[in-house]
Amino acid sequence: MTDREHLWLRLAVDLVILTVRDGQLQVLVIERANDPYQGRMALPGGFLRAGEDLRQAAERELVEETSLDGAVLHLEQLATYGAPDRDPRGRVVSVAYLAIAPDLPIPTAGSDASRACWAPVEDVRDDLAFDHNQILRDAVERARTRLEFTTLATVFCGPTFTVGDLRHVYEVVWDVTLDPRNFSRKVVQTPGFIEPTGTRRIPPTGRPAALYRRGSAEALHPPILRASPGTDG
Amino acid sequence: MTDREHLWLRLAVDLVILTVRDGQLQVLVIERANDPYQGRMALPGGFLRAGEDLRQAAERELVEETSLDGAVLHLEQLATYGAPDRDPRGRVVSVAYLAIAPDLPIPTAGSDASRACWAPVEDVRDDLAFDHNQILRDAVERARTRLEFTTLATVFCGPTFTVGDLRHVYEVVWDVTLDPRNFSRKVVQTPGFIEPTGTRRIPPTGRPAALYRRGSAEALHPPILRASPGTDG
DNA sequence: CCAATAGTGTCTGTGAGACAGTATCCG
DNA sequence: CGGATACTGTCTCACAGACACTATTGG
Repeated sequence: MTDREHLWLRLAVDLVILTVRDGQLQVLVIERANDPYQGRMALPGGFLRAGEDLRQAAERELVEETSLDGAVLHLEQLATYGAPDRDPRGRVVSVAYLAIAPDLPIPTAGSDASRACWAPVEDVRDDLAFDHNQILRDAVERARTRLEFTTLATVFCGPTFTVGDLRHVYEVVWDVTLDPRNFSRKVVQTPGFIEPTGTRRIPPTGRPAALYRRGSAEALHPPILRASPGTDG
Repeated sequence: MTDREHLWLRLAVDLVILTVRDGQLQVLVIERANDPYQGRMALPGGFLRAGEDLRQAAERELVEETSLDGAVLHLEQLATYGAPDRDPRGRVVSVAYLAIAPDLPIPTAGSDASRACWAPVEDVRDDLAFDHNQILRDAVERARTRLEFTTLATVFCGPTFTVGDLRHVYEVVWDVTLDPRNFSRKVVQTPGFIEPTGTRRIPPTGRPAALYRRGSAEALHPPILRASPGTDG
């Protein structure tokens, strides 16, 4: 019964990589090639290795799956999931990380045999393996909250972007429509949120928009609060 | 080298139990009786057991250390700490939980040989074993944020409390002074925050104050935002 | 009466939301 | 010129903070 006091287990690190593509919030998923849940969609992840920090493991998985530099991207710990029966192979506790990426040209330059692809969150939110549906739900809610209180929305965009691009991120992630004029005033007035680059982008139609880059601020004071506290299933 | 792919480790669950006592934010700490960091202060915790969920383990530790029912108290997962060298005994990853308790008469009715006691956060914030200083910092910051956006402050109080008691919680946790009149209006007007019991409490001096119990709401709309974004080390 | 705490009413500045109006591109 | 998008100005309402004032106890 010393086993009760000293349970040995394996620790997995799973990734929820979110982006905004084609006007939708999308998540990077893989199709499982092996044993449990074979053929099912799942979040990318892997086991923690010796000598590795949790964040290091998350960054390593991120590179393996998307060829993205985890040290540059936004990457934050989400939560840890440890229900005894969450993995049929045995006791596996999973630390989930939330990553935010701009719209990448091709997601899967990975080396793994498993195919990786972007999928709209709405399309896969109930079809993932393990307890990944719950993890994805928690990740989306975290991202929505981060948009309220931090400058995270700029990470969804590329290195330079217009105020309209930034507004588009908010509208897609929150699933709302925002007044472009009020949003512009709000964002420009918030110190450290965005910095003008001096250049402009000429759209197919309409007046050219000023291009910005992300500012130095991390937190938003005051925050951009959502009107309704998100009551969508 | 299969060891690199399948690292086995032990998972600990550590608790940050906060309360407001004697006008200070205090945390429950134990004095370590055994091997690493013997005699040093540390957060209470223990290893995950077979068949146990993470939250179950946290509730079990909570009962062992404080004889409090973890199912009733506020208990939320804080974060997971997994630096390779965080525990001299070997690879141990720790899932930290944040618990909020009202001012208890005696903290240590626990069975463990280790002595448990309340200590002001300020007094122990740099003297804890392992990486518990960092965990404590994160926990306090989480609690401060929770007070802004949830009705968590009522959990610091007993089953019934006055508006002044509730204000006292905010003032101690945030380390600020609040206008009693504005605070009262704000709290009473927020639907679901507090419910009148119809009874009153007679203080040593002054007008009797109405007693309330916690309301049904969990989230605060709108939130009670701190003025300054906490720049204390 | 005074001291002390509880609670109400009022003013003011700030910011969000609504929306008219102006600016600048393409065709 | 019209169509479309970017951006500015103005109004209104709600709320946070400051603070005068009233209410209710004990001594």
